[in-house]
Amino acid sequence: MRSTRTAPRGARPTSKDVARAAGVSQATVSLVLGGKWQGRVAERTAVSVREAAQALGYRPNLAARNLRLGGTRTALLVVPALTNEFFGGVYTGAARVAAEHGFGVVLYPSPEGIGPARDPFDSARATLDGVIASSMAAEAVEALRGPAGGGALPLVMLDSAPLPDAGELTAAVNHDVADGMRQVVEHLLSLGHRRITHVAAAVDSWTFRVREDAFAAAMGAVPGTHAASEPAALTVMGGQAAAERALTRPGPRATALVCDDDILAAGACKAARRLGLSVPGDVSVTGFDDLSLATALDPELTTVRLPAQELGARGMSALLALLEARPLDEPRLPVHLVSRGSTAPPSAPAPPD
Amino acid sequence: MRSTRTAPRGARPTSKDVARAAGVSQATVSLVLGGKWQGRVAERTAVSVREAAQALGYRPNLAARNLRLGGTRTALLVVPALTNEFFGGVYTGAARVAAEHGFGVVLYPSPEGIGPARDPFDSARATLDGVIASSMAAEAVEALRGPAGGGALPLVMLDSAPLPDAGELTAAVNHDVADGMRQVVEHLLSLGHRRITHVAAAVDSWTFRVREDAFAAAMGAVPGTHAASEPAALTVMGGQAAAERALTRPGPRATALVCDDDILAAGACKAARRLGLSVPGDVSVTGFDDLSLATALDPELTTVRLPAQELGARGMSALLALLEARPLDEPRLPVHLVSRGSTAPPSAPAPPD
DNA sequence: CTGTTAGCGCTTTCAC
DNA sequence: GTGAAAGCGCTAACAG
Repeated sequence: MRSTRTAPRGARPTSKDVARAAGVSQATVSLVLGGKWQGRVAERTAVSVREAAQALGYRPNLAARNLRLGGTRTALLVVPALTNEFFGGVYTGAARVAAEHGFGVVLYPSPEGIGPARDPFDSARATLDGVIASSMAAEAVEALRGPAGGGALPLVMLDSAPLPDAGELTAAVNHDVADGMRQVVEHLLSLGHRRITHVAAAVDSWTFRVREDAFAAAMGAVPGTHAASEPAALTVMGGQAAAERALTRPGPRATALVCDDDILAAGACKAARRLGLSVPGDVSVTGFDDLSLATALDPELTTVRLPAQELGARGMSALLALLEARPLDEPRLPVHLVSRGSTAPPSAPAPPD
Repeated sequence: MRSTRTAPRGARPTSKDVARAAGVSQATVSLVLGGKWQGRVAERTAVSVREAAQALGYRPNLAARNLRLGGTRTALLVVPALTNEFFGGVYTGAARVAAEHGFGVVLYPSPEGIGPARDPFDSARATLDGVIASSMAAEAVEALRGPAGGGALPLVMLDSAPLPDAGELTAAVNHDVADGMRQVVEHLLSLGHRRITHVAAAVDSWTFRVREDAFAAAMGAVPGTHAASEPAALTVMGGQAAAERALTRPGPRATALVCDDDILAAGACKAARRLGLSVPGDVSVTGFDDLSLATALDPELTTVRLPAQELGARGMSALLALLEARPLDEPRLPVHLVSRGSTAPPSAPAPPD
């Protein structure tokens, strides 16, 4: 019973301690614990090594392993904010795929929102094998890769404009938000709406520019429709203020409000109700994202579901493909409309132009 | 111009490469870049080292640094889910304090919710200096520290029951949720409510047990009041179902619903409205947390604001204190009621007992 | 003031 | 089938 001698009591046991306890060499321990002992180490030896490791509560020192291996099997996921459950989904999806390949994911919520991000190497405190950036501005992400000269990291952009100087080490995966917007407009048109205002998030990012364009295109394609746009800060209050402006504007009132985000839609519903208008009786409202907020509201929101987990999963797959120099699969994810209580036919037929 | 020889083109430059480029030794590079060269290295030399590092795009290899230093200046923050913006606040607060002390924070969303967590060492892929666990069950967190024998990590529990076997390496920081619940009940009582139902989250965790007890105590202290309790799954639908049960129960109806969470309160509002009851005209509703959801609803929610960032910040401070063997400050954070539109005096005076 | 040296804990040839 | 030894990139003693 001299096993107390194996480690200087209180310190973390090392593989050397395990080796001593099991009466073998450090190399054998590494082989066994690394699972590469097929036909190199005797079964009996392997068992005793595992027992010793167990008894000592041995955990490999990852810093040492990473140093030796020259990689960390870790990806950094950069997101603009944690206040939105959408990014929780992205993380979950990415982490799942990563785990299947023995990778880990470290989350880095950029302190600057979607703007320029601080150096993640100072924050994540790990050496990284690659970066996944979700819903970030292209410029913001440039800094993340480090000076382009000295070993730039593989980068996957999610829900963003493709990088201007996309090299071989870059990939992009996006939701088909343009199609989502098209589905919203078609839904509203088929309900009979002709006068529709787009409550547009006043945020300069790819995803919102695409929504703007898709809205204009879908409305423009149908004669006899009236499209308008109202910018809104990306908050409940911002949506409320914008919807109020849209609904009190002189001239015939819009019968439907298409909002760039569920948050904005929540504000729009409040505005409508405060103006004595009922949703969806007097005005229909749609959102985007399908966060849990969409069903917390009353009436529940008709909205476009963006599969966040799927996006994260595909992002991680793309990063793995990049690392292994494999070809990438189709980077556009289909989305679909979820029809709920906040949309209905307009109360009166739209007046002829 | 033979500077191209400094690194084997394509590979990450090391401190050795920088040393060669600057014509000094590796040690000097380390000193200069580590900021510890005061009076040890000549100004001229320091400048040329920095220039060389810049030119090569040199980044220190963190794995090597960590290995050498035996620590990573990194804390792991374990949270039950990313779907709740509360934890975003906790992270932000913790990260801010960490940064002020040269620490980083890595987020680990436990895949099992508040239940037992998987080994974070396999996921975060970093060696860690300590763990902060927010709103996790005590048992769930035990596994995180690794086998208690082999070098247990310092641990700070946030928003949780104190650990049974709290050693010197453990601390706890909590919101004063009991006081928050007391404030809710007092608010309702002073409005004239006497028949109040607690819509209680059916989750076995410290924070909800405290709310239950505080509600019962606050109601029990005032004669002539009627307290009831209705368990609810922690979702909008769960809250809706529970509120519906509470409001359709035979006998005099409760005039106020005290919900354990804003999510539950959202469901309660839906239930009331579906029963033809107005909020707050016929029934008052309160929440807990003050998430952005609270102001997205209409009417806005009277709720208890829990300062999440402050909690995270204090948690990180506590961890730092633990690491430096310093004494800890008061671990209970004050909370306060935010009165909004979802509460009002009951429409008819409560019937005498 | 600057260089040499040792070693953090691990994996991986290469001998035996 | 197992052990000895080298070395990943960095920092901190200690010499010069």
